[in-house]
This record gives sequence, C-alpha cells and structure tokens, in this order.
Amino acid sequence: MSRASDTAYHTIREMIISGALAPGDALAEEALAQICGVSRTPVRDAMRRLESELLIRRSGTQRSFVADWSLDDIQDAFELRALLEGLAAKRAAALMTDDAIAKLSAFNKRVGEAVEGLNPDVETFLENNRHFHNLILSVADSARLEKLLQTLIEQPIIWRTAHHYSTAELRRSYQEHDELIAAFKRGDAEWAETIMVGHIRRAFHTYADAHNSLAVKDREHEKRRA
Amino acid sequence: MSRASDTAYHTIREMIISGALAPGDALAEEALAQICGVSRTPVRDAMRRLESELLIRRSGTQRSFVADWSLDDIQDAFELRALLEGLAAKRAAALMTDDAIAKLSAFNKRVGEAVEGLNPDVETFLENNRHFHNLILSVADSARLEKLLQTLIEQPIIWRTAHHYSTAELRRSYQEHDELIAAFKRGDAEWAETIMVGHIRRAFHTYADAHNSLAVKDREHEKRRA
DNA sequence: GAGCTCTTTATTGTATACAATTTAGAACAG
DNA sequence: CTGTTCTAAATTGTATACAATAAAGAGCTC
Repeated sequence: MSRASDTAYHTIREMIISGALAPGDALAEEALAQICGVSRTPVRDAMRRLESELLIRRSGTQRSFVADWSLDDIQDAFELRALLEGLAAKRAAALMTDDAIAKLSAFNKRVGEAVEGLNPDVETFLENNRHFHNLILSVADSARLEKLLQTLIEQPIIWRTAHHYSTAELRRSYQEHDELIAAFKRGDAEWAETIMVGHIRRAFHTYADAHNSLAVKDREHEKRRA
Repeated sequence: MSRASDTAYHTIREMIISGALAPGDALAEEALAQICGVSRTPVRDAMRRLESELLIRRSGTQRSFVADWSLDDIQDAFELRALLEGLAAKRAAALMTDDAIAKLSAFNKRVGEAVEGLNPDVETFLENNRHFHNLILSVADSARLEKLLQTLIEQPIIWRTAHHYSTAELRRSYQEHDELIAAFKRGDAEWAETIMVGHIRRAFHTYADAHNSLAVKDREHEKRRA
C-alpha cells in the first residue's frame, strides 16, 4: 500500500489494539485524518480494510465504531480458529520440510526461553508464538486459508489479556508446540491436527477464565467507587 | 452502501461473474468509472470490497486484475467450504426452529420442482439452493462464520459451470437437502454435519469432472483451429 | 540485436471542494 | 414534562484536480 493509506491503517489499528480507542467508540473520518496527519481519502481506505478485518463495525447509517465483541463472539472466533488452524496443521504435516522444522524449533526455543525464568517475557513469547503459527500456516500453502485466518488472529482483546496468562499456562503452550514439532517430524497429520485443535481450545479457556476474573475485579472496583 | 459505490460494486462484480471480464484481465479505475457512470472514488471503494472477496487480485505495484484461480485454489476453497458449512450445519441443528425447518422444506421443494422434469431449470435450482444454504448459515447464528463463508461461496467459476451439471447430479443434491432437513428435525448435529460435508465435497467432484471435460473440449477446439 | 538510460504516457494515490445524508438540539404544542 | 417538528451542525459520499509512481517506448551504446 501507499504511504498515507498505510500510515492511516497502522495508526488506527494500533490505537484500537492498544485500547487507546475503546470498543464501541465512534470513529469520525475527519478526526482520524487529523490524528494521522493525512486527508480523509486514505483514512477511508484504511477504515475499509479495518472493517473487512472486523476491527471496525458500521452502523446501518454508515457510521463507524470500534468493534466490541461479546464473549460469545470471541468463543465463536476461537471455535473457527481451532477448526482452521487444525486444518492448517494437518496440511502442513503433509508438506513439511526439514528447513521449516528447523525454523519452528528455533521459534519455539525462544518461546521456551521467554517463559523459563520467574518473570516470563510475554512480548517475546507472543512474538515467537506468532512466528511459529504463521510458519505452519505458510507451509500449509493455501492462500485462502491464510486469508480467512488472518481475520481471526490478531484480536485486540486477546493481545491485551495475554499479559494475564500465568507462567504455567505459557509453559504449557511451549510444550504443545514441541508436541506439534514432533508430529510434523513423523508426518503424522491427524495427530498434528488434534494437538493444534486442543492447543487453540485451551487458549480460549485460558482467555475466558482470565476474562471472568477480570470482570469480577471490575465489579469489585465499581462497588468500591459507589 | 451508498448509491454510486453500490452501482460500481454490483456492475463490476456482475461483469466478473458473468465472464464479461475474464480471469487475468487488467482493471483500470478510470475505464471502470466510465462504464459504471460514476467517478473513480466509488470505483476504488468497490474494488477494495471485491479485493477483500478475492474476486480481484492486486499486483505488487497496485495494479488490479480479475482473479484467476487454479484448480488447486478451487479445491482449497471447496475444502474450506466443506469444513465451515459442516460447522454451520452442526450449529444449526442445535438451534433449529420449526419455522426455519418449514422454510428449508419450502426452498427444497422448489429445488425439487426445478429438477424433476426433463429439462432442469438451473437458475431456479441455484436460487433456491442458495436460499437453502443461507438459511442454515443464518440459523447457525455466527456473524463471523457467515462472513468467512461469504468469501467462499459466490465463486464466479462455479456459477458459470453450474449449467454443466447433469440432471442426476442436481437430483442427488435435492435428496441430500432432504436428508439434512431430516437430521435437523431430529436435532442430530453430528449427522447434519456429516451430510453437509459430503454434500459440499461431492459438489467439488462434480465441478472438477465438468471442468476436466470442458478442458478436454477446449483442447480439441484448439486443435481444430490449428 | 541485446541491453541500457531517459523521456513520455498512463495509472494510481492524495487532497480538497462540494453534495447528500444523518444527527443533535431548539422551538413549540399538547 | 413529553413528544414532535423543524432547523442547524456534523458527518459521510462523490467528483475532480493535481501529485506521485509505474509502465511503455524512443534513442543510444556496445
């Protein structure tokens, strides 16, 4: 993409993912244009892209808002992600190369290092976790699958709550990656799929639990303020 | 969407689906704007939408072309569609209402009528087939699933080859719909999913066979011209 | 003629002005 | 006070002019 349009896209996206723009917030083109330092034209372009990624929702009368997801919506997204990443793992197992396995091992090594100490390095974990999953997706060699999953990963809410994962949960994730690598080495497509589906489902339950305890904390907070 | 933008979207889309614009054709904004009778702005808007639906592909340097799909790409799309429509059927079975079942029966009745004579009415078949599948999707009640599938259905190539389906194949489709309805009535989610997955996979094989014989005909045609 | 650079032309990207639509709120009736 | 209608402000949609970039091709060198 071009410069101004890209600037707008990344700026707005970052504001949504970081939470600077909260779910439900209204988005006016002119205001965003000023923030991004470009005209409305590239902003509109960027908003279209963000809308197609479901980060932005449009009202019946064409006004835009930051998408707000119910827990049900999020569960849906995870269910679909489990299905599609499972398929990606199955396909990848059949097409896997030694080179890709070496890279997966390298990524997961860094994942392991990020969680081995007392204070896990969540940023490093997330970064290498993403590389790990993206490489599998790329080996699966289906542009369409890649495109569908792109909509489901990179969810703002998930990034923001990742920091609430416990060290034990992060380590579990690391182990499951290792199991995946083992399945890939053996070319065991069914097993790779099974592990991946479980891996994603577990991530959802971790998320849901964290979400619940956060909600409880919020409620307590509200009570204290009242 | 707004008027001009919608006009552009539907006009271009129709040209792609009908084949007036062939796969691989270059798409210039100005030219399309003239055809649609609007300015470049809404055309660009429409092209973004079509791009996100994968009907348009963009080169590294931002030039646009009508997407051309290899048989592998199409097989991918069908594989994903089977997976996702299977999930839709499973979910729908759990949430099905008497009203929806009545509507499904009505749609499939028309499907049956369209294929019972000697000369099947393919347009009517396709229209009610689409209604049938869309209603299941809507009962499945997952905006995200709906959005993902939207990208996979409505494939130009498939619409164009639908006319090559044999009467027997169309009738088989009708019967499978009836089996689905029966599964929904019993609330049998697993069975509904199984039928749906088979239904979509069979559609692919039908397509692939038709495609092959068309390709053969093409080659014969080329030979005669040479 | 192959390959290179430079110029010309075509195409896409951006800003901006204006039109159409929607929202918000004032003024008013009951 | 409630609800309604109308007006003004804000917001989005479209056209168009111009800027930036990419493609095409002329002319040159070897």
